[in-house]
Amino acid sequence: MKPESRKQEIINAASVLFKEKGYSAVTMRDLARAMGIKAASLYNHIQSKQEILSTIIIDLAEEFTTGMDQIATSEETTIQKLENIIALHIDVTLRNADGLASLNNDWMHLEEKNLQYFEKMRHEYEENFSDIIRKGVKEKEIKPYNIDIMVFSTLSTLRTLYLWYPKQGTIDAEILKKDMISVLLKGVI
Amino acid sequence: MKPESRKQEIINAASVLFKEKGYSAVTMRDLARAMGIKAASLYNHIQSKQEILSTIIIDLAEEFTTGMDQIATSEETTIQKLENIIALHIDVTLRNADGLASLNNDWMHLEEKNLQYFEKMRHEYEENFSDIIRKGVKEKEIKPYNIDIMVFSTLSTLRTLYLWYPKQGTIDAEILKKDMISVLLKGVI
DNA sequence: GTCTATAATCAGATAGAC
DNA sequence: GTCTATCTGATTATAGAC
Repeated sequence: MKPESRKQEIINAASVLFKEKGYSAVTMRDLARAMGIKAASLYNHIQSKQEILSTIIIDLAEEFTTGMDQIATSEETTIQKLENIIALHIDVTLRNADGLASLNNDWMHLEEKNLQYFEKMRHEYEENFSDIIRKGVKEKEIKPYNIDIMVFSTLSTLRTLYLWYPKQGTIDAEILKKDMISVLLKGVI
Repeated sequence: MKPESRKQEIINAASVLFKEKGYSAVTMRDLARAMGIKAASLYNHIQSKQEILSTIIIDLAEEFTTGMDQIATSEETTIQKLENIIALHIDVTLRNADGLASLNNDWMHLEEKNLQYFEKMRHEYEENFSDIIRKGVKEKEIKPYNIDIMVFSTLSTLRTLYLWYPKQGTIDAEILKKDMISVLLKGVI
């Protein structure tokens, strides 16, 4: 284990608590207790509770943005792109499942500037996803169902992975990737 | 429109606010403002903020429990049962999308007794779902992928419908049902 | 880097008038 | 059924000692 900065330790502890109760229900006293210090001491390392939230969410959103941009601009087939998107979500989930809870459930508590930045990234991510599916339908790689339903269905499963994966440690990441690709793309029947 | 009780009006207004910001971030003053009255006046109709949350969540959880029990004990094929589960989620979502936000994101703020009751219902729902898939695999109606992945994948899409469906009013409920069944069961490629 | 003490504000909820 | 006024305790954050 590399030595983590005190700030990063606080952010990690906060991610766990935010996942359990949500940003608004976690107090600075709760966070301090989890760190074994007093609430006032937290402010030597972070500027505000809001800073913790925005760090968690914006870092993750930028990871997804970077990953999606690479996938979207590549020269691969639609199906390969979808496989890469699934792999991206699984990789991020394995690395930071706790933080993903805030990304999914507490983004609306970001303040003005970061909220706009986040919503812009999320919108572009969804647009990229839709474009990939649309191109796949056009080129007959994907079935001609409603585009929004296919995007929503796939994305909602990938976005909720953080809730489910930590609960069962038995599945290897590579097997998960393989089975997830099969289930999401080829269905269960 | 049938005349709603003042209590039900409060619960409906609360569902909308809880969906937007989460239970913990919504104050009784916020709720009163949405109703056009003062916070103290709310207490003539409800006992506590907690009572509002538990009413929203428990009513919905019981709807799902009743629906799933009927589906699970029926004599239909696995695929018909899965189609009925998808239809159940779509029906409940059309009727009360706002309340489903609390069911999904704020159940952890239920107090002791209702929390246990909710978790019991949720566990039994997931067990019923798993049993249906498992039987389907055994009888070769369903592909032999990892059971948990298939359950999680389907359920996470259905549980997140409340976020997505209200955002686009163009899709008819019956078409949504049909396409959702296709996408979830037969895949996109 | 952590502490105690405290400021300033806001939370859920109640009492009692109208 | 709604109001004003208020209680009690919790909240984020700061100041300054060690």
